[in-house]
Amino acid sequence: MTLEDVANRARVSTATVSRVLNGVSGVRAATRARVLRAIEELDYTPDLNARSLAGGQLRSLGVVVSNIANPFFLDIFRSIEASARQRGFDLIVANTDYEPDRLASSINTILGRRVAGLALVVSETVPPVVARIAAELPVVLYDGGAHRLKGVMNIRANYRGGMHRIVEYLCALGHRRMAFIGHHTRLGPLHERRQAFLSIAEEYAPQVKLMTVANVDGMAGGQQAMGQVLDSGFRPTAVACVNDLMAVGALRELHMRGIAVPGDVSVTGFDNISLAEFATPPLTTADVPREMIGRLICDALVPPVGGDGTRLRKEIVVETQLIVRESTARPAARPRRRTSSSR
Amino acid sequence: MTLEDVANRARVSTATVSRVLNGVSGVRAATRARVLRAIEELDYTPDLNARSLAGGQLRSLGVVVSNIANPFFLDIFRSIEASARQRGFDLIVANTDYEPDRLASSINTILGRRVAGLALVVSETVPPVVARIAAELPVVLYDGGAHRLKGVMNIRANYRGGMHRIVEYLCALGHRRMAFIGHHTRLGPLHERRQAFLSIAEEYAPQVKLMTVANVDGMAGGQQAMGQVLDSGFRPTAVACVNDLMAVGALRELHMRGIAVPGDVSVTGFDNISLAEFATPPLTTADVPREMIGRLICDALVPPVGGDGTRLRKEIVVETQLIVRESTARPAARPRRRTSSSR
DNA sequence: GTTGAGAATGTAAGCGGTTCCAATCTCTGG
DNA sequence: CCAGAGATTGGAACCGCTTACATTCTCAAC
Repeated sequence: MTLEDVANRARVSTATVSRVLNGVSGVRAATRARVLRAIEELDYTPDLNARSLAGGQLRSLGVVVSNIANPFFLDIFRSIEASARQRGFDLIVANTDYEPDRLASSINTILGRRVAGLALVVSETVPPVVARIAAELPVVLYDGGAHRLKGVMNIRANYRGGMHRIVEYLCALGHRRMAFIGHHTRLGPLHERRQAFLSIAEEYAPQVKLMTVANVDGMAGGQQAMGQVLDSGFRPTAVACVNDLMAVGALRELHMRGIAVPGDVSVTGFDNISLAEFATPPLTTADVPREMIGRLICDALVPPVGGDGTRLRKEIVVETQLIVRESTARPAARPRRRTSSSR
Repeated sequence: MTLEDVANRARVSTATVSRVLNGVSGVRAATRARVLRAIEELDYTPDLNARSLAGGQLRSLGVVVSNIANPFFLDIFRSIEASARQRGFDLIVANTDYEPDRLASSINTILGRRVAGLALVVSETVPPVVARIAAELPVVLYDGGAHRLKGVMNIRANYRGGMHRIVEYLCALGHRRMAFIGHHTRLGPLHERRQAFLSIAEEYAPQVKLMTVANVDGMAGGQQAMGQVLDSGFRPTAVACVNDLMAVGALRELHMRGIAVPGDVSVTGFDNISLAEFATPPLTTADVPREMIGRLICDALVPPVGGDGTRLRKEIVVETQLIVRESTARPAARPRRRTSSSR
C-alpha cells in the first residue's frame, strides 16, 4: 500500500493525499473526504521511513537509558513516552547497561533514524561527540554530572541536597556509624553521589564512622553489598543506599541474618520508586519527581508550538523530598559506651 | 553526512561505499580500506530510514507489550533485545497498558517503520487484522490465548499447568478456603487464567471455598484486591495471585493488617520475577522462563541464516516450574471445625 | 461573457540509500 | 602481445513521501 495506490483510488494526485495526511489546509472538503475514504478502504499506513527521508516532520524522539530494569529509569521513560504520545511523537529507546561503549553505539543507532530530539537519561559520562550532535538537534541530558556540554540542556535532581536531608535525618536520629552502598562508583555521576554522602556525613558528624561498598545495580547487588559490610565486621547503625532497588536488596540480607530493621539497623533508599512503599519495612527515601522530569525532558525536546525564539534553558535542577517511612529509627540504646566510661 | 560525501572523499561511487557498508564481497581490499577510512574520518552514520526505504535488509523488530511496568514483560523485552542485538537487529517498542485500542495503533506505528518482524507480547486479544499482517512478515504472538491466527506463531507458557501445580500444592498443604486475585479479567488470556484457577481448584478440592477479585495490574492493585477479600468477611487460608507483582501488593496489605504470612495465610504469585525472591516473605510462585521465551521469539522473527525452507512452527508451549519459597505453609490448625463436630 | 485573483490540484525534483546492469580493469593463457 | 573470462567499479533507476512550483478551477466583479 503506497501513497500512489491511495491517490489512484481517490482519483487525485499523491500530493493531495499527502496534504490530507498532514492536515495541510487548502484541500476541498469533498476531496479530503474522498481521500480519507480511500485510505480507510485500503487501510493504508504511511511509511514513516519514507516520510522522514522526504523531509517531513520528524515525529519521534530518541531516549537512551542506563538500565531499563531499574524502575527509576523506567518511570522516567514512561513519563517521557506519555508526554511524547500526547504530542504525537513516539519514542525509540536504547539501553546501555552502564557501558560507555554502548552509549556511543546507541546514540548512533538512534541518530540513524533521524529523530527530532535526543534524551540521554544516563549515569555515564557522555562522550564529547554529543556536543556536535547538539548542534543539529535538541539534546537533553539527565544526570549528566558536572560536565556541562555546549548546547546540551541539563536536567538533574539535586542529589546532593537529597542526600543531605537523608544524612541529616539519620544524624538527628542519633546515628554515628554509617555505611553507604552504591554501584558503578567509577562512573561520574554515581561517584559524585557517593562523594556527596561522604562529605555530608563528615560535615554533620565529624566523629562518624563510615564505610562505602559498591556493586552492581539491582536488588541482588544491594544484597551482596550488605553482606560485604556485615562480613567486614563493621556494624553500622544506619545504611544509606544509592537507590531504592539496592536498598531492598540490603533489607533482604539483613532479614536473612536476623537483623531487625529499623530496630538494629536503619536503611534508606533514594528515588522513591513504587517498590519502596511495598518493601518490608517500607523504605525511608528521597523522592525524585520522575514524572515531572519526564515532562521537562519532553518539553525541552519537542519544539514548542509557540515561537521558537525561546532557546533551551541551560540547566534545570529538580528538588527531591525526604519521605520518612518505617525503615529508619533511633539506633538501639547502646552507643552510651564512651560517655559512660568517661564518667 | 551522506553516502555521497563518503564516496567523494574515497574517490569511488556511492555504489561501492554501499557495498563496503553492507559487507558485500567483491570489493578490492585497498578500495575497502579507503572507504572505511573516509567513513571514519567523516564519522558518517547511515540513514536507517533511507536504507530501509531503498529496500535494504530490514534491521529492526517491532515489539508490543501490555505493560512495560510489569517486570515480567520487561524481562521478556530485554531478552528479545539481547538476542536481537546479537544478530544486529534493534527493537522498536510500544506499550498498550492493556488497552485494545492502543494495540491497534501501536501495531500501525511499528508497521510504519517497516520492521522485519513483529512480536506481540500482550494479554489482550489481538485484532483480526494481524492475520493479514502475518502474510507480509513474520509475526509471533505470546500469550495470545486460544485464538489461533493463520500464519501467526504462538508461543505461550502453560499457565494452566502452572496454576495446576500451585493449586495442587496448596491443597496438599491442606488449604480449603482460597481466593484468587487477578486483573483485567475481561481480557481473554487473563480471563482464561482465572478460569484455570477456578476449574482446577474445583477439581482438586470439591469442597473448596473460593472467591476471585480483580483489579488493576501492579502492587497497588494487588494490595487493594487483598483488602477487598478481607473486607468481604471471607477468610481464605490461601491466596493465589495472577502474578508476582500483585502478590507483593497482597503481602503488604496482609502485613499492614497484622495477618501473618504464611502463618495465617499462604500467598502465591506467578512468573517468578526477581522481586519474588526479595519479597517478605519470599514468594512461592511458578517460574515462567522469560529468557527462553525472548530467545524463542527472536529466533522466530529473524530469518534463520540457514535455509528459509523451514516454516515457522505453529505453536510452542513453554512449561513453568513450581518454586516453593516461604510464603506458603500448612494452614493454621483450626480447620478441624467440621470434622470435630461430626465426631 | 470576460477577466483575474485566489483556491485547489497536479507535476516532478529530490531525500539517502540499494542494486541491477553496463563499463572498465586485471590477469591468465595462447 | 592480444583476447576474453572474471573481478571491480560506476551509472542510474527506484523505494514512498514531501514540497516548491506550475497548472487548472472557481467564482465574484466588471
